[in-house]
Amino acid sequence: MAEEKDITIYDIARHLNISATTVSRGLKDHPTINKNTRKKIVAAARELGYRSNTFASSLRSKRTHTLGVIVPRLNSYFVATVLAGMEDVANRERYNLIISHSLESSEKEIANAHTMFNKRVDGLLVSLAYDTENITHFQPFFKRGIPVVFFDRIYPNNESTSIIIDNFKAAYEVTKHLIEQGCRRIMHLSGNMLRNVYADRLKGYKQALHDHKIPFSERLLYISNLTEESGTEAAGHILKMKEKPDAVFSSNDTAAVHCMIKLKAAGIKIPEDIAFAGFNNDPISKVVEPNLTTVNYSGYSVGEAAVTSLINHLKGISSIKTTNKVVLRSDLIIRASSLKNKSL
Amino acid sequence: MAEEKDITIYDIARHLNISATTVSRGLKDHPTINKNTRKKIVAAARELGYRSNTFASSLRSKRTHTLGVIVPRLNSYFVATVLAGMEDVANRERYNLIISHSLESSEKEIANAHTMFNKRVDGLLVSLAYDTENITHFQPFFKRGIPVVFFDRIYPNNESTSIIIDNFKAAYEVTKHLIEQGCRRIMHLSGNMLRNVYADRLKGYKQALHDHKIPFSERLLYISNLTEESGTEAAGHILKMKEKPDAVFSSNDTAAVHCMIKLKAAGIKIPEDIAFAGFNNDPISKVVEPNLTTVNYSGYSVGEAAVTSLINHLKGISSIKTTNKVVLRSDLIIRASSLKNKSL
DNA sequence: TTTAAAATTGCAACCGATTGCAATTTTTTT
DNA sequence: AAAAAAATTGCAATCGGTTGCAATTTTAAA
Repeated sequence: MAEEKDITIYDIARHLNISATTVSRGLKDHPTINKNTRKKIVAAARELGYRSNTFASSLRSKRTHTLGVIVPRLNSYFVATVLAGMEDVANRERYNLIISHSLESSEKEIANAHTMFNKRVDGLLVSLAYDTENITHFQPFFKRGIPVVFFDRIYPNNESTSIIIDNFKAAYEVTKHLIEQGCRRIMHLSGNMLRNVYADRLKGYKQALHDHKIPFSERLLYISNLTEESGTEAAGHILKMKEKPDAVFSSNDTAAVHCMIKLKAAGIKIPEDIAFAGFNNDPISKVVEPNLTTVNYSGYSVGEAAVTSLINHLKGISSIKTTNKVVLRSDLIIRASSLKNKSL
Repeated sequence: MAEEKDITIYDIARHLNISATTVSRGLKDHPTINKNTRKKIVAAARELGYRSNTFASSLRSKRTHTLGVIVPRLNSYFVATVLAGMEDVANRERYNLIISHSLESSEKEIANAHTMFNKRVDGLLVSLAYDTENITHFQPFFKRGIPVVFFDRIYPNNESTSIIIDNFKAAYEVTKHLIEQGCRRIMHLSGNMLRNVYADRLKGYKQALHDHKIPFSERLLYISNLTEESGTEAAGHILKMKEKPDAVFSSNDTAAVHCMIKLKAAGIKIPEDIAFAGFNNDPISKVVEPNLTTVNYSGYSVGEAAVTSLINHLKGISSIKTTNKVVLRSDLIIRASSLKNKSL
């Protein structure tokens, strides 16, 4: 039988014949409260079925114990794993998450940022939308000293903390691998250069070509938004090329997979005619045939690192200045789609 | 240049030389406020950069304008689409969403319910975890009259509103389709019978068999949690059967796809040796070869319907008693994995 | 046993919006 | 022009914790 009326600290205070102040402090880990008193308070709270009123608390303390999260999209395996990692750490630290998605649109991202600001989150976690050009919409947070942590899709040269992987290195390795398989005309499917992930991967790709004395050609660079449709369109484009590539390195698995499907339907053999590599290790990379070579990195770790870093800022353990970039590891996963010499 | 200090209704009141009460009412759509005054108030609010303090508001009004969402998992395409639908409606109605996932564990679901209760959400949206046996953890909500809407994974015979599809009918049609393709030994991969979705689909499957005079066999029923691993294990199981099935109808696409992959690797031809059908129309169903026949239903609509229904309750437009079940449409999508006679 | 220092506890103001009820102003009716 | 009805506006209490500072109690030092 649950109580119909809400129990407040005043009820507990009356019950124990002490002041509400002491109850309030006893319920937290306030250092000046006698441990015996604290024990009684906690016991009484449980007994009476007390639940703290976060509004009263937030109103006075101006802290919400809530973190805002803005992701480009929810329906992506990578994002979902990131969120899982965030949730776990936040939960452990008794923070709550408010999640919103920009649907890859800068406009909606701006609206989300406003909402988060109005919700007075204690901190913000952001992975930028596809076409976001600047971060003036986070200015209100910066002004107020509300920490903002960027992850994966970060904003370059920003004061805020960033959680990323070494996209340059990962892309370099993918490209190097394809070259070692004997590929020379490696096409690269990339995204908007505004986004560090795509820009850095392109640089890694170019560097690998350069280091192996393969000239970079604009014709082998196909920029799109890397959706399913773009993958299919890229395939259409390839089919029309007179000098076809002998490999495709896509900056995500979705585009890679749908490009493969269309090419296969057109009779092209993978990897014999065209080798393939993607990025993200999405579940579909293990379903497509042949299985897709890709870069794996743990979304879960990204989420964990982002929230941990943010909460540390809030706790004052680390200042925004000290840690301002966390680089997580990534691994090249070689699968059949890029193995020209099957002997391996 | 953003203001450093927060503007309150008192600042607006002083600025316009009226009372805070009037400002408060003017900012809402309170009927007793002169429209001219209201206009001035809104203008001043904008000019001064006012943002409402939801804590003060919630503290007094005891309404949070926040809806809690508990889903089994975030990293599922279906769930992500549901959330997108929810977000859109909630946003339009100026409600906020707090999302959490149970990771298919009843224990975590209970913890989440507690959190939501303590966060004092105005309403709750729930899709049950894999092994939840009862809903006593939602009792506090029922007691307080906080509306709870179940979607997809609902709790049978419950007073709350439920948003579902006709799982029985959908499964019936899948099974009927397989039978029409000439299959007679149709294996069914199912999940925990506690969940309506699996129980109802099993019933539809059985009914279709019965209507076509095919006896149901326990041996052709494989119950698991329908993960990738379960799909693979199911394949292992099938490979060991002396009398193999000539079709597999899986209650989700994930298990179906991974079952197919393992069977294909073992040399079994799909659909010639074994036809396949799944459920959910997950993106992987269009990647696997052959493409998977499946049941499509709009997660987006489920999300929309759930939030709409919940908000209507909150607005008092509909009582919990009136609408208590919304059944959305679903469609059988026939693809190559189940087409024995390619002529179609 | 005093006195000083440290540990506990409580007072009272405060956070910012909401709301019942009374007061005032405006409009309508007589 | 006076009275009654309707429309607006404001007073003041309230929601439930939090916190600076003072007061009281306990413990340690002299």
